[in-house]
Amino acid sequence: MPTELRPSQALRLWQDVVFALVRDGERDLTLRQMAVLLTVYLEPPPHTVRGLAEKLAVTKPVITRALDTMGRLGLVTRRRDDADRRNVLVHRTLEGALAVERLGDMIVACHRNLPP
Amino acid sequence: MPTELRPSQALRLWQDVVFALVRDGERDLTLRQMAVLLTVYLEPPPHTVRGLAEKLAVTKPVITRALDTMGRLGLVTRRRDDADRRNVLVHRTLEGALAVERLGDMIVACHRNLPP
DNA sequence: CGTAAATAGTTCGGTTCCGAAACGATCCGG
DNA sequence: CCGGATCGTTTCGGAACCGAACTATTTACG
Repeated sequence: MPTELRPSQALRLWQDVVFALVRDGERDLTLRQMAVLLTVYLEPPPHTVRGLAEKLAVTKPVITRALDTMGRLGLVTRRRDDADRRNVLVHRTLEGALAVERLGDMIVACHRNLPP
Repeated sequence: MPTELRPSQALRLWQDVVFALVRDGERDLTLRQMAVLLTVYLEPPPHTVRGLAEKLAVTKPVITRALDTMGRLGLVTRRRDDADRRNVLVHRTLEGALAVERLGDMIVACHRNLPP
């Protein structure tokens, strides 16, 4: 575990990251959409609409629409589960993995530039 | 400066914070609104609409609307600048300061719970 | 079988947000 | 004093998002 982070440093880090996301003005992902993206890429599969909705405590249409948007951006794909054809499994994409990786690097960079 | 943060830890931290904001988030602030809030509370005053718009690289109506929303939530107040009555100065509120403080504590808590 | 449960998606009305342009108020230089 | 510049807000049409309710498909099980 890294050394303790002071609240002022935490806020500065959060501000820097939010700032970079707003300024680079990339496709403006909602906090909810970002939560879905990170869950898909950081938690072990499989990921279903139902499971994501429960985990985030939001309704199913929220997940469906988030997946629509992210699918349009090429960040995830959907495929029906052959074992239980009611389910839809969310799969990662190369582009999505790269986007998440860039986000991680950006957070690290902001963290490294924190004042002492 | 804290010790180095690995990308996987950075992403986990970001996920945890976003997750907490989404779940507890009755007040669903946009990334842009959060950037405005943090700028007002972390950068030295005075804060004008024009200055915030330039800093965030967004249009002025975005700032006006963000201030509308945050004003409704009691997170900031607006007051005309007596020195130059074209300007509107954004002021902090007790409630806003508490909200930012809670956010900082929450980030620290997420950071503390990071796996090694 | 056949009915009930589960799952994802869609529809509906309403709210919020967006950028561009227009607007009103205010300052400033000549 | 006044015409131009500056500043914040409002307006406008369009887009995205929301929750609740509903639909369609598939599975579970009596």
